[in-house]
This record gives sequence, C-alpha cells and structure tokens, in this order.
Amino acid sequence: LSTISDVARLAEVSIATVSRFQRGEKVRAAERIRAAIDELEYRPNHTARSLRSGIKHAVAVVVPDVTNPFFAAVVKGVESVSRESPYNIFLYNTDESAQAEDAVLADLVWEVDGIILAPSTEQVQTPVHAQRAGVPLVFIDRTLAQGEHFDSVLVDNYGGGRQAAEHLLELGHRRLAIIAGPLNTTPGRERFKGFVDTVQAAGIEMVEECRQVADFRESGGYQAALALLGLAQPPTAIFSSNNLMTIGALKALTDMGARVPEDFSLIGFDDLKLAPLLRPALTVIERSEVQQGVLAMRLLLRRLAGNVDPARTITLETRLVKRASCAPLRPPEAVWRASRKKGQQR
Amino acid sequence: LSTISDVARLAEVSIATVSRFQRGEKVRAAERIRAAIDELEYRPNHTARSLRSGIKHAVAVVVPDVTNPFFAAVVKGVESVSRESPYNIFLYNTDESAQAEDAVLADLVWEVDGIILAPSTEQVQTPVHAQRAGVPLVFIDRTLAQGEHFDSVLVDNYGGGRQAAEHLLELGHRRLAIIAGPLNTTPGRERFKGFVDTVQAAGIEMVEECRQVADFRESGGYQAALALLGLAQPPTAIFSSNNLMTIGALKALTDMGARVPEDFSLIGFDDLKLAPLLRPALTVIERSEVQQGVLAMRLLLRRLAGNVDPARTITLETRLVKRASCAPLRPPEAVWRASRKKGQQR
DNA sequence: CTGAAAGCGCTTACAG
DNA sequence: CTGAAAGCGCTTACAG
Repeated sequence: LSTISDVARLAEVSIATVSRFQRGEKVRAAERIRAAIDELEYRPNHTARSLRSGIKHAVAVVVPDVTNPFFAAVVKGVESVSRESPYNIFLYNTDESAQAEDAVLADLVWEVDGIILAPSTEQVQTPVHAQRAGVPLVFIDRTLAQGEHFDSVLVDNYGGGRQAAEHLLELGHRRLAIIAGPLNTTPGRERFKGFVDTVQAAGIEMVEECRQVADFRESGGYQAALALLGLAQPPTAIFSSNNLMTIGALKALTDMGARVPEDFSLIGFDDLKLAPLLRPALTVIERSEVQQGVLAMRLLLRRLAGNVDPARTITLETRLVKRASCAPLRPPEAVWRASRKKGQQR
Repeated sequence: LSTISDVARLAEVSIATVSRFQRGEKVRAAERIRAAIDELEYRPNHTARSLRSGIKHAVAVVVPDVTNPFFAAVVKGVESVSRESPYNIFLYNTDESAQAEDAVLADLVWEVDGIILAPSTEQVQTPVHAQRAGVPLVFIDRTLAQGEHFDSVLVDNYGGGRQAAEHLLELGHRRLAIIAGPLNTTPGRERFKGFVDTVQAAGIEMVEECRQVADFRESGGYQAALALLGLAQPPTAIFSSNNLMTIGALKALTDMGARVPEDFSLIGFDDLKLAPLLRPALTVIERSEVQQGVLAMRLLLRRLAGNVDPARTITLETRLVKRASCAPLRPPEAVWRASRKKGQQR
C-alpha cells in the first residue's frame, strides 16, 4: 500500500504538491503525478485525512428495529442518498430500548459527523450528547418532548389517527378501540390523540378499556387485541397504531376465531407488502417510507455542508388506503358474541 | 474537547504515561491521571488511534436489499454481536446490482477492517479487492463460484429445494413449476437444482416453460407466475425461491382469480411474518435468519482477532413449515382452466 | 516506571 | 506554482 510520500518521490515533487494535485489545484507536474498515482495504485488514507480535517465521513443511523419494514425502508432511503455524498452509514439498532440508545449514543457522537435518529422515547438524552460533541442531529419518524430545536422528518401522525377514526366513524362504528404505541413516543402519542380526539369530537365516549397502550411490537399487538376481545362490551372496530402490532392483532383475531370485517373492522397504521393479499385485504394508513429516509439524509447533508438556518421540520402526509378489512357496522347487536359461540363448538 | 496532552499537563506527567495508563499498565500517577481524565472528560480520539494502529473499528455489511425481511434480519444479527465488540457496522445496499457492488467495494475495502457480504452474483470481483487490501471477507447467504477460500454462512439451499419438491410430490403433484432466482447467485442456482433434481429423480419431466428464472424481486415473481398461468398446460404446483417473489406470485395468482390451493399449490422459500395470516396460510421452507447474521459476525470477529485457520463454511438447515397453501392434487384434470373460465365471466 | 522523540499519512499556512 | 515544516492525537520503541 503506497502513501503520498511514495507518489511524491516517484513524481519527483514534494508531498505538498501531490496533495494539491489531489484536490484539483493546478500544478506543473500534473502528468508525472498522475502517472505515479496510477503506477503505485495510490489511494489517500482516509484516517490520516480525518485526523487533520476532523471530518470522519460517517453518519450514524439509529433506529429502534431494523426488522420493522418501515425502518428498513428508512434505512434504504438514507443509504441511497449517502451514495452521492462522501459519507458512510453506520447502523445501530436500539431494540426500542431507551437505555441501549443512550449507551450507544454517548460514545457514538464522538465517532461520526452527524446522526439520524428515531429516538426510542421522547425523554432520551441524545441531544445533550450530540450537542456536547457538536454533532448535527436529525430526528426521523419520532422526536423529543422539546424537539423543535432539531431538524426532523415526521409524518402527520395526528392526522393519520384522525383519518383512521373518520373512516371507521363513516362506516357507522360507535364502539371504537385503539391499540396505541408507547405514549412517550411521538407516533405513539400523536396517533393516539388524533384518533381519540376525533372519536370524542363525534360525541362518542371511548372507555378506558378500549384504549390499549402497547409497545409497537407484534406481541404487544397480540395481547392488546386479546384484551379487547375479552371485553364485556367488545368494540366493533379497531385501529392499530403500527404495522407490527397490526400483525399481532390479526393473529389474535384469527386465533380467537373472530372474523374480519364481519365481527371487527380493523385498520392499521403503515402499509405492509402483504396487506393487499390478506383475506380480507387490510385497510391501512400509509405514507412514503423510503422518502422519509431520503429527506432526513438530505437535511443532515445540508447541516454537514455548514448550513446554520433554524431547525426545519418536514411533515409528510398520510393517506388512507381503503381495502377490505373495514366494513359498515352491521345493524344487529352483539355479532361477535354470537359468532364466538359458534366458533367454540368446533 | 480535550486531548491526551491536556490530561498529561493537568496530571503533571508525560503523554506517554497517560497513554500507558489508558491501556491498563501500572503507573505511579494513576490517581492523578484518573482525576484529570474525569475533570476534563477526556475521550481518546479514535481517528488518531486508527492512524497509528491501522485498525479502523469498522466492519461493512453489504446486502442486496435491506428491505427484504431476510436481509433485515441478517443485519440485525450482525449488529447485535457487534455490540460486544469494538467494531461499528457500516451498511451498504447494492440493490441486487453487481455493478453497484463492485463500485462500492473497490473503495470500501480500504476503509474497513472486515466485510460481510451477500454478493449480488457469483462472478463478482469482491474477493480480489478484499485480498488486495488484506481485509477478511465473510460471505453470507450467497457465495462465489469458487468461494471455498472464504468463511461463509450459508443455508442448505439444495436441501431446501429438495424439501419443497418432496412435499409437492407427496401431495401427488406431477406438473411442477419453479420460480427461480438468478442462476448466477448461490441460492438461485442451488434451490433450483435441489428442486429440479428431486422432481426428475421421481421420474418426472420438467418442461422448460415450468422453469421460470426471475430476479428475487416481487415484480419478477409476479411476471413469472403470470407466465406460468398462461401456459397451455399450466402446472398444478409452484415453488417460489424467495420471499419477495412469493409475494409477487401470490399477487399474480390473486389478480388472475386463481385459487390457492384449489387451482395451484404454492410453497415459498423463506418465511414471512404474515405468512400464517394469509388465506390460505402460506407453506414455506424456513431457516434461522437472525442467526445467520450472528454467525457471520462471529466468524469475522475470529479473523479480526488474528485467526488464520482454513476457511470455514457453516451451513444451516432449512425446515418445511406446512401450512395450507399446498394441497393434494385434485383427481380431475384441468381444474384451473375450468375455474378460469368461470372467473372470466365475472 | 517514565519521558523525549519519532512516526502513522495527510493538509495547510508560511515563505519563497 | 512549489517546498519545508508544523501539526492533527495518539502509540511505542528507545534510553534512562
């Protein structure tokens, strides 16, 4: 492996000249240097460069769960724009743990030029670490209790919750339930509020038991749906606040022999590749997933280029995708209880 | 941000002594140094360390598609074991493009200590780059035409193809089809061979048109299934060689009004979170996905620790998960043609 | 055990 | 335009 000194010697110039040539300046020995570089297959040492410049050519992407299709898409988006930049992507998975996140970030901030983070909760210490290290931070999908001071790419979670409620309301449902994500996360709280506010604005009371708070995981969705099914007065329609919990809820409904949409209408937040193939095809609130990653990386690149404008928050819209898992409320009462009896006889 | 010199000055020792203290050697001024480090919140500069030591504390994970749930799981596995190591994970997405992969790796090999790669094809130049840079390389899921010289974590793809064929054969099917991945990838070729060999060993001819070679993408699976449905003599059972193509195939079948498993039995390679929820629930060949990532990273860590044993290949087993998308062949002939006519009348 | 010094590979004022 | 030199922050023989 050859160094700049080797090139300089072969081209009979100083290393300073080689360095200048590399950055595009005009030098007399250009041809000789070019030849020497080819001959020696010289490649500048990034580490040495970083030591001088202080720039590390690395950006960290910290997500709660890479196996969640939404975050996988975000990562793909971030990675794709990193290609047009000199930055590499470090990936970190916090497993939805604020503790893991904090531990990772305390060190991480010193090893990268910028961070794209979907914080595990809204109370996390990340910004303190980032600010101490002077590293720009972009929030994606989730933000902090007082996250206004940071660039963010969010989704209109409140609006998405509202869209879900409106759709269910329009179909005539009056006993509505939500399987919410953690209320100390942005999407957990906002989707919850959007849904509940809309239901209540329609003059409908949502009892405590119909507001299940879970953890954005499949198992949480499963448990929450089970709880809902066990209610003395079960709901007729359910909104599940993320893709993984929707999968869990569907499994619970299936396991208990509940029929969708005959017994329960179900609407999920975030689309799934297989959603149209489910029977019934799943109705969802969707958004541009990869695009969220793309925008976050662009925002970060802007900061890395030295931009010091006030923090900017980009809020993407959600769209209702009507498929077949939500149906008009059936006139007669207690449909689920009746069918449940039948199911038990099998 | 303070440096080792700041600490040395405050503790009234030389920087050499601080450095020695850091690496655990016994030094007289230990207490003073410890105090100075706390006081100044000193953190060693990784870049400077790397410049001296040559180790970069970075490992690259290069996959064809992070949004493929299998690779997302692999990445999760790799990331999780990186936590117990001093290495960070660089993530690269090649989008199944050999060209993109080659471009990325030519540079990448100089910026990391090791590489975990799922090559886009078996003809790629990666090992040349890696060897030139003296960087250990571990293949995951896929290997090269002559990949024996590298550590690898593969799956018994041939056996998986065989299991799929055997299951279909046992159900009485005689007109079998495969939607294969690219035959210049390990899993594409091996699953193909395992399936076709087994079918032929049973004395059954597989006509050319029933061997659809696609691209491991959803769209490829869709097109291939469409082609199969259009055959004068359509198959009665289909094996789809990866999760994304299975989704595509299912969409095609659904769009064309074909019924599974009445008209076609369908078995896929790789499980999907939603597979049990499909109607019918999807029968698949599954494997330990996260575990593959875990093992690959362990293998790499071993090399990074200096191990020079001959290359090791770990081959994981596949398992048949019988659900409901494969059914016994129905006695009468031309079921699909009959139902297709009915479908067209709608 | 400890310090002075060299060196990892590069960039960039500073003189010329 | 060009070269000699300093310096980025650290580690490690080399003397003591």
